[in-house]
Amino acid sequence: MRGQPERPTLDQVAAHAGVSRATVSRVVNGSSTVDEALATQVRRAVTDLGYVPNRAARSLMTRRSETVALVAAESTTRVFGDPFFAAVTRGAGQELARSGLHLVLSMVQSEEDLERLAGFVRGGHLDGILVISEHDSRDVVGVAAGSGLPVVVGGRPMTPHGEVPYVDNDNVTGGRIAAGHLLARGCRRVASVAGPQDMSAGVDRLIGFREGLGGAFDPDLVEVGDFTTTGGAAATERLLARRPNLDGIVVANDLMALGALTVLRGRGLEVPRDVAVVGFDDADVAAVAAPPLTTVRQRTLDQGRLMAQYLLTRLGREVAEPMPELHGRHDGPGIVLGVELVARESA
Amino acid sequence: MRGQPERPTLDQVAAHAGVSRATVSRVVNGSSTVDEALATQVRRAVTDLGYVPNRAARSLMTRRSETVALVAAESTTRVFGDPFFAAVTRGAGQELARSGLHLVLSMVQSEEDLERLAGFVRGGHLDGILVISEHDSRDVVGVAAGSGLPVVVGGRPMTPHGEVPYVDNDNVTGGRIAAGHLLARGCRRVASVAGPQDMSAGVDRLIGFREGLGGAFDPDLVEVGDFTTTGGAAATERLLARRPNLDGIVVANDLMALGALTVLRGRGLEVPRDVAVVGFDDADVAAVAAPPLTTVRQRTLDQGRLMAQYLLTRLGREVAEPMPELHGRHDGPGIVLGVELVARESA
DNA sequence: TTGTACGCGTTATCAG
DNA sequence: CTGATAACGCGTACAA
Repeated sequence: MRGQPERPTLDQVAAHAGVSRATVSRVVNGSSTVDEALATQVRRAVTDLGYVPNRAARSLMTRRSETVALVAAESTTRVFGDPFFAAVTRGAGQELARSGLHLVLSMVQSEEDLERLAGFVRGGHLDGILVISEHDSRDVVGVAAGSGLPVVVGGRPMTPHGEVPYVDNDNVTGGRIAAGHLLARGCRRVASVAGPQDMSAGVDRLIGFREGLGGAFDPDLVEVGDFTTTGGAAATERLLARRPNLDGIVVANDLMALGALTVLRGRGLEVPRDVAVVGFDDADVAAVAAPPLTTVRQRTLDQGRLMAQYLLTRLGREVAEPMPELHGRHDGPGIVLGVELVARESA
Repeated sequence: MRGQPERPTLDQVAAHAGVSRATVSRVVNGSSTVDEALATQVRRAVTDLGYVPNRAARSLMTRRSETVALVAAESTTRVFGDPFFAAVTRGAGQELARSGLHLVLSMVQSEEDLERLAGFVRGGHLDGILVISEHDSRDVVGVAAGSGLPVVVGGRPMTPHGEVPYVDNDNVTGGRIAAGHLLARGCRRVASVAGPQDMSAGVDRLIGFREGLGGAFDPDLVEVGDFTTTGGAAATERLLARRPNLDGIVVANDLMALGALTVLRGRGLEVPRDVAVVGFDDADVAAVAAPPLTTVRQRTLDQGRLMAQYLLTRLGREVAEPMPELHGRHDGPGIVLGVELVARESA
């Protein structure tokens, strides 16, 4: 019903400045081959009339859309429960806005959504794609990579499509220092609540747990949860049924750790005196848990920023304030961000 | 650098089908005045060649962008700490995607961001604007409303600009039933931790507390927090310093209620035996708090959906599955969603 | 009902 | 370094 507000066209600016359209275009697009006197004259006309280029017309010519999609391949519940999504969105949006690119959100939760995405991509109004691949989203990455557009994935893809670049947190190291922290604290019988094994974050953190525990690692003391609080509670119940005297638990994310705390409290076990617990993520809830949760902090905001910067370079665009990790040496297509332990009271 | 993938143009489809461009256009856009034989012929050519309309060219003609912005006028911390933002985004995105509209995210946290938004709006590549106005964001709503584009605000705006339509939760009723719940439970000395008074949610919930407590309301037992956990803890400290024997607290959101629980526990007060606590939001953390938090649930996902539907109607577009609230009777420009008490252990 | 011809606002190409 | 002029892909009066 409503259309765009009226605004001056290139021709009107040209008329106002007494030059040709081409010259105005050159000035607007920062072409260096223009006389300084004319340039200022044009610039004045531009601010005078409040000229803003028509993106549709420009896009029609350049065949670029100045638009990037952020695709979240995840169920509503998980996307919502996890601050990960919001942080990455914010970081990427911030970085893209700085370069004048639009960010459109697309959540894929069903086969129908995937069809819609494919059509959208084929519609050709995307310059690049960011994928948050929290679990095995082969289809999404496949569709994205198959489009021929530059793609950057958040989190190591489970199934590599060619050499799709990605930005991940160092989940293995994180798992290792979490487990190591419990050992250093004197825990002897340490159990693990792992994340879903169809997600690289779940797989990699478990690898870290195993490495960190070394000889103390007991394959029988591993239970898999689904990254939700209730899932973490259930996994903890199963562990306690099998080893009532365990004295430490490494948990693959904070929400599941919260569930573990609830179960332990319910059994009259005191944390950390009887059982020490370490989470992962440093989600907001970690600090306000009872007791406050020792956890592994990851740089999710930076992850979003870096994904965007990575994509920008692949689009051949200049990055305003490149993060050091962007040009640092990294093997293959992946950039991995460091993590750190945040010691609180639970371990 | 990379452009759009190659795909057929209208002319190529026309040639393939042996008709004119105009006919193809009519079929694609669902014009009824076309012979059925030709129509199927065209449709076949379309699927044959995998034709997808060029959005830029179409936008250039129609002067519509098929794009809606969701503007969040909030600080990073608050946006992230609150599941509100994610839920509204998800709901709105879902509804807009169904109508083939794009959703672009824009977060305004500084004057500079506001300038960017203004330029973006003037750029003319938006058909409508959704604003999440968590606190007094007069500027954002002003910019949006001043653009001449249809605007729908999430949450009652603090300063009405003309008759800007909005979708809100029934914060007053929510506050009332929260307070009433404590009274019914037998609490006599009930304190309130209110939200920021530059946000309509903060103001309205306090009004509800006052109404719900009736004669038991004591203006001296009100402290204002900033919707964060630490803010809630500080407010609770102040209240306890003034009335050590209070036996109930209504808190304007769950994060602050978590802070209250921590303080109470630290003082050796048991919840709900010594002091009962009611929160607001039914955030994820409410269920896993110690003890699980009795709270007021609001329909944030529906709020996002309804905002989008409301905007769609104002854009003159058909809404696929309109929510009953969309066409229900409502005074003025606002639609208010109902809330409900979720009784858990804290009260 | 169908086809023709033009214009939307911009960038790219080529003379001058 | 500047200025005409031709596309880009689509919608739409207007004519047939």
